[in-house]
Amino acid sequence: MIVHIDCNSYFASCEIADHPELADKPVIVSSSNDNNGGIILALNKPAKQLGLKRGLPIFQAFKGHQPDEPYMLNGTEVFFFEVDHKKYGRISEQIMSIVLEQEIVLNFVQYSVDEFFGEIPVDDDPDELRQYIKQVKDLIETTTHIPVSCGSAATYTLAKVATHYAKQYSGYNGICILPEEKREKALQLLPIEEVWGIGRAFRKHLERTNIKTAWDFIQKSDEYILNVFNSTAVNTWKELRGIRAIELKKHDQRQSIAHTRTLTRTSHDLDYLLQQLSSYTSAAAFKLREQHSCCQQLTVFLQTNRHRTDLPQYTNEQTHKFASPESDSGTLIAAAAQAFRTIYRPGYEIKRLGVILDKIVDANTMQLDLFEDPHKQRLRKAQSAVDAINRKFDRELVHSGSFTDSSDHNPGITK
DNA sequence: TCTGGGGTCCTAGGACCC
DNA sequence: TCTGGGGTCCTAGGACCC
Repeated sequence: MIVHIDCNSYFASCEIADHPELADKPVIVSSSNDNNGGIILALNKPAKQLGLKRGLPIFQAFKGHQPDEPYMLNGTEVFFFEVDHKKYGRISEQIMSIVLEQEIVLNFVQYSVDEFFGEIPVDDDPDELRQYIKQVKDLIETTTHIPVSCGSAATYTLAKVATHYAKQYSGYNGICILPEEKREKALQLLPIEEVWGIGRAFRKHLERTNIKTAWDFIQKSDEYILNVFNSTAVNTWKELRGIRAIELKKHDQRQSIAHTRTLTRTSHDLDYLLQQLSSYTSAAAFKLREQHSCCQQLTVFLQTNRHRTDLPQYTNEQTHKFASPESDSGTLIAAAAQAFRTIYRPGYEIKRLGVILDKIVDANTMQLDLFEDPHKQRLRKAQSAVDAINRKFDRELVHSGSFTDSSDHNPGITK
């Protein structure tokens, strides 16, 4: 049986784990603390009960909030945390390692920062299965203080369905096992849009054909499904019928690395934008080197504020392909800056920009270039030294120079 | 005034080949 | 100038996920 483990209100739970006294108080995690400019990314149950929702902009949720004042709603204080992805990543790794150590779950893989899948070699004994899952769940919760919900079924998609019910009904105590005999009822009660893999576009199509529940969907014949849908939907259809059709690949290296930000204030100043871009590129390049990779492609993009319909809108992107795989910050920053200049247009207020590193290859298996520039070799050594310092201090103490001078297209590591 | 930041996979169609 | 009938590989963009 497949088991799916999903952390409850993950970001909020991570903050509460650090501040246990807030367990019963409303807690929200926001994308940014700057000028109330963020949105709610995660919230615990007491915060939901106040009517707050994921995705709600802070300035709308707390109208008239002043800096340095507590966040209040209907006379209740809401405890506010700025998102801390590093922290959540660390806790996630901790969960990964304690479950692996336990050796109850086989083929245990991390699906996202707060979700895991694995297999438990028990087929026909729900009680035994439940005991195993409870053991894993208890271990995670006592060690990390992060509450989790678990679902188990014959396929990945059905296991996610089970977790959905584990969260929905408190009577399950966070564990829902969905054996074959309960599948029909579970799918009849499940709106199609709740199914993993069915997004907005599919949903519209399915509604036109009067498919409202997961059960309606799997009543369609395989002939119909194969003709009308692509392989993703066909796999979902199979999995809901109890046939394994999805394989989760283990990626030890990311295939793309992005660093993008929404600016607190818009800007049309090329120098300022390049300076931001340079720091994003540097961060992305560091991640790239940390996973011992090089990239063969870099894309930069910029966007105006799409919410400001009164202002002229502009969005564009540019991709640079490297002749050979690269990971040096200076090289990547130079390429990013050059690409950015080709899409930058004066007069537009830029709200969002970023860089994406793509076509990633392993640094160790890269072909050795016999004629590599000695300058490049020195650069690589310097880069390693810089990384070691920054790793030690857990922040960018030393970084590559940014482009404020348009004549400078080939910076080394400055300071 | 203030609206996130990442990822993966699939596929149609273009470029190129014989 | 006109002309067939295949292949493969690559890529941008869409759809989905958290």
